[in-house]
Amino acid sequence: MNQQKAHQEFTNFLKEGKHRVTPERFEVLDAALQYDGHFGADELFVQMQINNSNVSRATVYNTLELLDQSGFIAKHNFGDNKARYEPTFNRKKHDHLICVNCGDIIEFSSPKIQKIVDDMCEELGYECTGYSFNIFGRCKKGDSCEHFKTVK
Amino acid sequence: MNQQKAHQEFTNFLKEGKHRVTPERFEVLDAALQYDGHFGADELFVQMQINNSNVSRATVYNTLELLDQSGFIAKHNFGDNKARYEPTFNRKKHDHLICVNCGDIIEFSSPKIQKIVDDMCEELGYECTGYSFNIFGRCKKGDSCEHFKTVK
DNA sequence: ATTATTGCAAACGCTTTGCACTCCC
DNA sequence: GGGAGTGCAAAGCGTTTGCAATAAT
Repeated sequence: MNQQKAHQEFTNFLKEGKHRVTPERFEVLDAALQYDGHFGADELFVQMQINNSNVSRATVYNTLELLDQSGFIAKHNFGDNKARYEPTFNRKKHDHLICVNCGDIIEFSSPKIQKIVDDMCEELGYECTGYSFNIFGRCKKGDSCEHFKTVK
Repeated sequence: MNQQKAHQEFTNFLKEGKHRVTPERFEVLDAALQYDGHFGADELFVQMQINNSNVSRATVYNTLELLDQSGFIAKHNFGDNKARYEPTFNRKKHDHLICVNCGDIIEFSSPKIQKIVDDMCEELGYECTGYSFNIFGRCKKGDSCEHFKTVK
């Protein structure tokens, strides 16, 4: 398992940024990396509590911010005014297509996008720090997909 | 002025969707179209109150939804968990580059993006309803841009 | 020792909801 | 007249904050 590797890299990140290395931060890191798909901050907090963790809500939120900055997870916004995260450690970068009917999320890779982003930043004189690209559409499930479900 | 044209088109939209044509909805439409840049729902509500409108908060929120659906305005999410709107009536489609330092928003056009969106929907078997594309970066204002301001 | 980090609970801001009243159709 | 739409206020929800206690450096 590469949990050890993740811990090592996160430790490096924390030290470089003059942040303290605390057990709570590793608890959040481990819990976050266990997700296959997307999760919300509060969802993660609740899940950790179920698993008998004592890490507080505030610490979960704070640490997610650090994990986003360090590249272990990515923070998304699928248009529902709620931050969603997903592990990116050792995973391929991708963007999302969200079904406006059923909330299903499809991942796709878009090599062309990164170039557009870089070109645009270059042209406008910005130092790029990231981008967000979401497509919204209706899938073809028909009747089985009529009602909007909460986005996972 | 094309306010009349906007009223006419909005009326058509409402009737086609079996929605009722109410004076409140036109008040919101007019107020929204007066913005040059982006605005928040509550911001619009407050502005309307200052202008002695009696339209309620609930109606403002509801109508913004209709205006988004009908294409008079576009709903954005710049990563701060807050919906932002901007008029699109008779304006050119564009995407946004947001400065993570000062919150400034630059608009840019990306003809290539729409093609990528269409191709991807085609490939994945989705009926496209829209997309969201935001680039985040740091502008080069130096010291005058050190502190993050609230996104306008 | 110093001070960043934590836990707790309360506050916050944007958005949605419930209900009685209104007025478009 | 029926029911979509409205106004009002309160509740909802994810997130942030203040502060005293704790623990990493």
